[in-house]
Amino acid sequence: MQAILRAVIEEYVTTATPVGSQALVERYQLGVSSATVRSILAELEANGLLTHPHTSAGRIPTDQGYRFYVESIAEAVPLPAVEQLMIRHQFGQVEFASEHWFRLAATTLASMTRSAGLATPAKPRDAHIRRIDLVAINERMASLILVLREGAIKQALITLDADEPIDQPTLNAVAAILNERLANQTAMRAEARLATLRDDDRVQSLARRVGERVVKVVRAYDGAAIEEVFSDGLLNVMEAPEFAQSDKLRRVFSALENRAYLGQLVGSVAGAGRVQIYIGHENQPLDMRDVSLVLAPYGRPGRAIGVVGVLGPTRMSYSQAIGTVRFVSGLMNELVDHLYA
Amino acid sequence: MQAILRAVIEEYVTTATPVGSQALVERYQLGVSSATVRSILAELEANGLLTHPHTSAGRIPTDQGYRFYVESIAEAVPLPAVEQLMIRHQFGQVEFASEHWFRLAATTLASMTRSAGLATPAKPRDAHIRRIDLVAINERMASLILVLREGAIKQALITLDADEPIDQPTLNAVAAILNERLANQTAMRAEARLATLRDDDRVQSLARRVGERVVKVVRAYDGAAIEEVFSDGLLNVMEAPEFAQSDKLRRVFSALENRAYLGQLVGSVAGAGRVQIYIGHENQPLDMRDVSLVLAPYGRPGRAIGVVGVLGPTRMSYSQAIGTVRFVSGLMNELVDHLYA
DNA sequence: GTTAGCACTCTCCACCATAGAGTGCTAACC
DNA sequence: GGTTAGCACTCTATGGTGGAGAGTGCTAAC
Repeated sequence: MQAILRAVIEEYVTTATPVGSQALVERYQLGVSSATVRSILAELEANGLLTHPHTSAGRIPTDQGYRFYVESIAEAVPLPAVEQLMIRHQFGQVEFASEHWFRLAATTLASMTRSAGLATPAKPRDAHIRRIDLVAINERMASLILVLREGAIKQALITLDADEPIDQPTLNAVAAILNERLANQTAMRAEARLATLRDDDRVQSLARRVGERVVKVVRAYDGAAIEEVFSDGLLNVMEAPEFAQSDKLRRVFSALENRAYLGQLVGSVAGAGRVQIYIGHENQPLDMRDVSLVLAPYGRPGRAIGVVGVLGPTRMSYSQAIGTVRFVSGLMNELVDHLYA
Repeated sequence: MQAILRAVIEEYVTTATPVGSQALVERYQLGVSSATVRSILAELEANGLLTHPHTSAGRIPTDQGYRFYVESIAEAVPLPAVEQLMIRHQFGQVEFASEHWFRLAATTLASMTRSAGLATPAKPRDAHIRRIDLVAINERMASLILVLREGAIKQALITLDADEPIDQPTLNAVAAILNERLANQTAMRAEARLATLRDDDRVQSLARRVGERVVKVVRAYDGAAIEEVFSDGLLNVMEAPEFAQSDKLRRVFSALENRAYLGQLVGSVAGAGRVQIYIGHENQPLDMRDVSLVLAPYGRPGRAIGVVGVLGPTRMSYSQAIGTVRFVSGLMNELVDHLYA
């Protein structure tokens, strides 16, 4: 029974055509005849794990079938050692900056699984201010550059309606005050420290105003969901035969553009702590009904967390995908550890 | 003759079906009968401006036909005042940071022209170092943050194989030296100034090593082609009926992924100084043969230049596209001027 | 519980006929 | 000479038909 479901799924995953009882007995050592297989297939269909495109066609797995498969039957296939080595090598080659790692992760996942690879940068929970810089643009505007201890850099334009025009030396003084008081602080503590600034001194009053903006930027960053999802290899997915009709193809594409939903998924994966799988109709958005996602978090819970994973047709090799995603997330763990140690 | 070509193109652009002589006399005041139109159509076809999908079908423009049209017949249709106002309003709304402008430009172009909108950030010619920051990551690694006067921020990881472990105070001292010597310098001048650093002093020697890296990063940035092309609204293009077959659809998609070629085009547009149009087969890459681009530079020649434009099917409304692209590039000009004034 | 046999159903493909759109050509017209 | 009406011709698109083939579900026997 499970053996047959497994055989159907694995056959369908490779051939992409509905699989009949005959093909099963020919290609798998099931030890029974096609007639027996047929009755079992009928049973699996009654349980909602398989369907029929039409009467005289073979069976294809339903989303429920895949769900049962990944939970009870499939074992993660670990990535072959050779490829593990190759990937490690690639990560070693790349410019040693976390900015590049998550992109490389997506690219790697894409080429290893022949699906679309997804990855987000590692995002800290409560960011710490590292350094504040102010650069004059003109007499009333300045560029605020905010470096966070966790590696992210935020930039904002500030308009200062001061009575007198602002020059760079003033800005430097303001920045010095802010750096002294806010360095290594979270948004909350930074806010408290701003309260001690006096309003009757021009520079201090400017510093307070800029400081409030800084806190706002940090807060926005803390509060923001992981929004930046980098993807690569969408073309792999588009080549799958199930997307031969152009409307389905369009749907896949708009699925990947659906950053809102991806962001939401990424959020729950980050919370879950291990590989999560979302299959076809389990995704609410209609665009997503034809695709599955295999996602895993990486990083250090409570400090910085990101997500890597793949997006492919529901007919994907889940065992392989899980193994590969698991490996890449582990690798990213190591890298983050190395960086934050 | 030109009136007929114009009618064919404008009709085809709106209907997306081959246009016959009868349809032309019905819908356009040409003052002649369908028979006359037919003979003119035959002539236009002999000149290579029109084709036939098959004998009993109407005419469709060739890429040459479009080329002739945009050069000799079409006038740019300026964007209606209402929409100009709306767009200005949107640009006013957005967080006042150039980072967001070019994305908004792409989005705006996409929705206005119902094609894919493209935009690159404004890239300076010879970047000036504004500020250098060093943040310790661990005993051997530091994060280099480099703020350029032109607004860009570059980040790199540095590994310092110093004899003794590196701490943040040391890095601060190094950064102070570098800021003092390199601020407001271009890569070339910065390099010269580094030469005066002495090797026998530990901090100065570190500063020299970091400084060399800084110069390298700035050089890389100066030398890089405009590489970051942001695009939006690809879905608009994918909905065009000419991309109903999924292989064509895939090609459009991979066209937009073809960053190398886009970068190259962007480069020549930046040099050209005005709206440039690339129609279908005029693009070398096969992926690009079904699409046209209307691109325009923005910014200040010699200081900072970026590109905005649209990518759509060859069957696009060039007049409208040119008008819209021209308006948006003009708007971006104003914004850049305002910022760099 | 398993199996062989068989009728049945449905898709896929090739083939064909027809309607319709649009052309090119010719001969007449101003 | 340019323009026009008329007409035969060509090609596509559409829809219907009829096997061939795949695969099922059922039944009866083991």
